Amino acid sequence: MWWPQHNLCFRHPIEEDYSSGDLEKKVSVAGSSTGRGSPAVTLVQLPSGQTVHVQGVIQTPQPSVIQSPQIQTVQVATIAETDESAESEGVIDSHKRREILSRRPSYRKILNELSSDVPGVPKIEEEKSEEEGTPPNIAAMAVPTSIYQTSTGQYTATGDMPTYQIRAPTTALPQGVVMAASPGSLHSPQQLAEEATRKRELRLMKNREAAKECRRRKKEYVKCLESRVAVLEVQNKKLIEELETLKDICSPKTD
DNA sequence: TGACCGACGCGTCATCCACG
DNA sequence: CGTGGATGACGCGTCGGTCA
Repeated sequence: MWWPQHNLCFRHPIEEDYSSGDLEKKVSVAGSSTGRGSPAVTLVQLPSGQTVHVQGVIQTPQPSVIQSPQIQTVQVATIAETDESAESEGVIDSHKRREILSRRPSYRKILNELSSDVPGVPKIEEEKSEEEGTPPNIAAMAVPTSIYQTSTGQYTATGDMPTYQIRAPTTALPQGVVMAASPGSLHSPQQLAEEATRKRELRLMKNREAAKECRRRKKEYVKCLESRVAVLEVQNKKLIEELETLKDICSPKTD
């Protein structure tokens, strides 16, 4: 379970959608690390089947891979228990559930926090102009080249982590959405109603785009976590092997 | 072949939160 | 403090896989 907040502690039924077993099982590791001392190049296979060459080793001490640095885990778990008991009584309604489960920190925020802790985790960049190049601080992890095309812009991920570029909206509004008239020019209730409708349509349209973008970022975030898990698994395996080797060397010979 | 299921994407609403 | 962007929650439709 990847959820940044109540991972490992609690899974609410309504989160089933996002807890696809696929995500938890698809990451496989090729494990072709180079020898000791040399810069490790790790071949990691992502769920999509793509292989990722990961350079460098994440060395910063860190909590569990799937644990968020947020402290809310305990809080949410506690609340969740009351939630479950309430549910068993059949009292809880959707509104309550919303209140209880609402608001987790944004993926961008979480990822950026992770990246500040761990050099190997790239940041989800703020929206950039097309002219800007790839920032130097995201060169630690290689991700297959891909291009995301959204209605608001083209997202390119070339080599390293996805750095996405958003074109300035060339067409201000789609057909059917008319720019609002200035408030001073509104007179009749009908005009006011039309204005309200326009505003609503505009808001819905923007939210539609925002939701798409949010989902894209969410996927990116999950991919990033998967990559990180894969890297750490390789690392872990390597360390275990190293430990065994050292044990062999240090143990008194019996024969 | 139709029923069923899980995954996925989308649109919308509600809410949080940063910013001016 | 109002506003707008970000995002969780929810419901719905679609698609592909599986099974009787």
